[in-house]
Amino acid sequence: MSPKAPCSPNDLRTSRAAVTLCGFPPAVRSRVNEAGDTSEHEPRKPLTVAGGQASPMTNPRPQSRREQSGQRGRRRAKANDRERSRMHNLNSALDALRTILPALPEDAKMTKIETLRFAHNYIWALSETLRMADQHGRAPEYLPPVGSDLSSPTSVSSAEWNSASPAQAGCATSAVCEQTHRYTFSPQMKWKMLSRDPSAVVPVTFYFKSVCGEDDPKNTWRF
DNA sequence: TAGGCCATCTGGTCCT
DNA sequence: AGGACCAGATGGCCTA
Repeated sequence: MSPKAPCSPNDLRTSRAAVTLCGFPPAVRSRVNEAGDTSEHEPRKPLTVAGGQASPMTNPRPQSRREQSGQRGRRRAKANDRERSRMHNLNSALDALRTILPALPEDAKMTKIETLRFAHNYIWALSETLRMADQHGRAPEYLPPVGSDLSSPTSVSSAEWNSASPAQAGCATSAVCEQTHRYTFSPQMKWKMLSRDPSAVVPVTFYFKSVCGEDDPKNTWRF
């Protein structure tokens, strides 16, 4: 899915959200529900009345809207275009955010509020995981290899979701990370990530699974 | 059919 | 003055 309103350096007042997320890497994984879905933010046809395509008979509002004439009408139409563009930028930023959040392959696209809650809890869980790592006094070893990009998780097949536990992965406490950044992410974890309460996300269950060879110390770090 | 989610329009407010 | 931002209103689409 490509943003309909890409960030432009010339757009000095592009929506803050869009500007903030411009630096995000392109999506690494594909999501079933997003594949080929390019019409999602396709601008709708301009409406003759506010809020939809209902006939004037069903619209209780006066006919002032688009039918406003003269300079006032032109200003309003211009403002509507800007507002539409602003919302498209906001949606593009949300899309960018969705692409860096882990998701189950069969997942439906997260709604806006789910995306925000998920991101909030995801950041919290990552922070807690790092904090726990620090408590083990081995923080430097947990840093990702140079050039790696933890912000671009890839999706894994359904069969992999529950294929590993911290114990199975050989980590006594909480996490195993590796260079490809593929990790297990259970449906239960997803549910917790959507919780209003970030404490529902237990950082010790948020661990990374090595898939490119745990034997290679260059690619694997754990805590 | 009700409810959730969304896009759009709109007028008000604040900022540059 | 004009643009950005915001929240309310409205109707379309989809799903349980």
